[in-house]
Amino acid sequence: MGAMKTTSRASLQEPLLGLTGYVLRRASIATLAEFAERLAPLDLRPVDAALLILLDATPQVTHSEVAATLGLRRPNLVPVVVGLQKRGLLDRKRVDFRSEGLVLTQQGGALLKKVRRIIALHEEQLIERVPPELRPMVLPILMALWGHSA
Amino acid sequence: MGAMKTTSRASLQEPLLGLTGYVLRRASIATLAEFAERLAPLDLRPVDAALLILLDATPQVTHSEVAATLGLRRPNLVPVVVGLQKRGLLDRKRVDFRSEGLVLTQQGGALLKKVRRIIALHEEQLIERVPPELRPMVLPILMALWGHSA
DNA sequence: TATTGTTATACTCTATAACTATA
DNA sequence: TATAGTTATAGAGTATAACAATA
Repeated sequence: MGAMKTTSRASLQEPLLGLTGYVLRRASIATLAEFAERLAPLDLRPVDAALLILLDATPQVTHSEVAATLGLRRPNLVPVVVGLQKRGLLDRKRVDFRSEGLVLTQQGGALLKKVRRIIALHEEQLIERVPPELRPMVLPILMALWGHSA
Repeated sequence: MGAMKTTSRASLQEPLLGLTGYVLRRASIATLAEFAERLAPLDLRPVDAALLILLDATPQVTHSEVAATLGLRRPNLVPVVVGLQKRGLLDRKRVDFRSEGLVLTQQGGALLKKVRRIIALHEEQLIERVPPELRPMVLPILMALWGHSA
């Protein structure tokens, strides 16, 4: 114990801490890891949680719509949907002859409740790190950096 | 042309756009992709640029220090260093018998100048998306979300 | 011709275990 | 024993091309 830390040189990363892009990425990586850890007990990943929320908000949403909304490529969405379907959390309903809508099952709805509690906790933990007077600016700033119109 | 977009359902992702964690991640992904695109003409990735900047700010920095600073695992840093060394951008100088410091070569310093210009442009582009009155809060908010003390 | 869901596949990034050599 | 650098390798996540079915 009390091992000598040779990694003790101070202010090593100063030149990067002033860069918005760098700090944005580090913040994203750190908070996503925390979120994933909170979701792990439900055997869900962040992408699964996002899909469940999307399905609940927009029943009968199609693969293509989900992929476009979440910024995923269609091929990469397939195993996500298959995985959740195998667990009985979502179901497919044919919309027309070439596309099918995804809907939450009752079981999926039940799990979603737990997911929402975890998300609420996570969001609370995030915002609490920010000084109170800056909190109203968090989402507007992130949306702006994203370049998202709405 | 004018193909019917079936992905036209409005406000599909509303439930996610209110989540700090989600928007943080989307913003990070989007801006990192832009940065990578700007760096590509120099045949560098974001991690290469970060390493060059770190080496310039802290000559003789060791592998372990770099890895800890940039949030990388030591094994994953090896090919990064090897790649830049093969291109003559950095060199190794033995510090003691078991660790070696990394230093920029003259060629590395020359390339770093171009990197700095790209970073400046990128940072400018990022901050310009944010309404002027919110700009001073960007870095403090991101640092807070990261949970970074300084 | 264009779109939806899909398969196969490859590439990048990240993670772990374990080795060596030094102390 | 503990640390620095390394090797090998495995696992995510993400990317493209191309197919069948349908319009």
